[in-house]
Amino acid sequence: MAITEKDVSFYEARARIAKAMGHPSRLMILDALQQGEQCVCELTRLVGADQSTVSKHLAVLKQVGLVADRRAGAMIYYRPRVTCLGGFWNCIESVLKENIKVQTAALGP
Amino acid sequence: MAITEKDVSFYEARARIAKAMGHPSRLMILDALQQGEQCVCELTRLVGADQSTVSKHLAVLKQVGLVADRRAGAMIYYRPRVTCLGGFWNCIESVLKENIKVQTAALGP
DNA sequence: GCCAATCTTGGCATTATGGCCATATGGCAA
DNA sequence: TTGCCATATGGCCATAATGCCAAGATTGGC
Repeated sequence: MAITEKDVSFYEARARIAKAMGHPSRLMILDALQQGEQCVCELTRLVGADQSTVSKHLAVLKQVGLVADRRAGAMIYYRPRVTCLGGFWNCIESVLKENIKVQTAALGP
Repeated sequence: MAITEKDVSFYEARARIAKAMGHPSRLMILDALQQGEQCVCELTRLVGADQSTVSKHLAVLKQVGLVADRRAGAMIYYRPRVTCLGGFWNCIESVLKENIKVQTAALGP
């Protein structure tokens, strides 16, 4: 098998993860969880959406394994399960900052 | 400003990038471009969808800055603009492999 | 100019996603 | 049990994403 010849299901699995990251509220949640686990109520305040909406966002993140949860009494605490995101976004944003410069220069005076 | 208190538009910008990555065909394209730039025709063969569909996928990737293009005669060659993806997916997949073990163990005999 | 090859864009139908409301579920305490 | 709090789920609707076909662009060769 050639190096790039991977099964479609391989990319589908990756796409599910990228898709789970593809919403501002979910990225905000992932970022907040870097500070440590938080209950749904806190995350709901943070995001500023309906509690049921946040719950569904959390279900999406949990389903792909980006977060895990733990029940403590009536509350459920979510925590990150992956530490790859910070470095990834740093890398992406440093490159895209360059792109903006390039594009701006390309417009010319 | 607290560490986690970032503007919504900050997360929207990230979400656009993650969304662009959130499709198997686009991930397949990004992976293939690691080998070097390729024309739309090659990528179309690779993905196995209509050529116009692949063109739209490429437009999505280009719009968020993940790829860049170059015209050479009638053909247009795309190349990656970011080198963050390989390491990211390695990290993600090594963690999720662990998760699967955990989940499997949790099901029990 | 004209044609063929390559790629992009518009249009349209189908499907998926996001959000709220209303309603369930689970846990704790009286 | 009853009541209450914290979360999850189902239903519904508006919106966005996907994919193909058909129709425009752009380039190179004749």
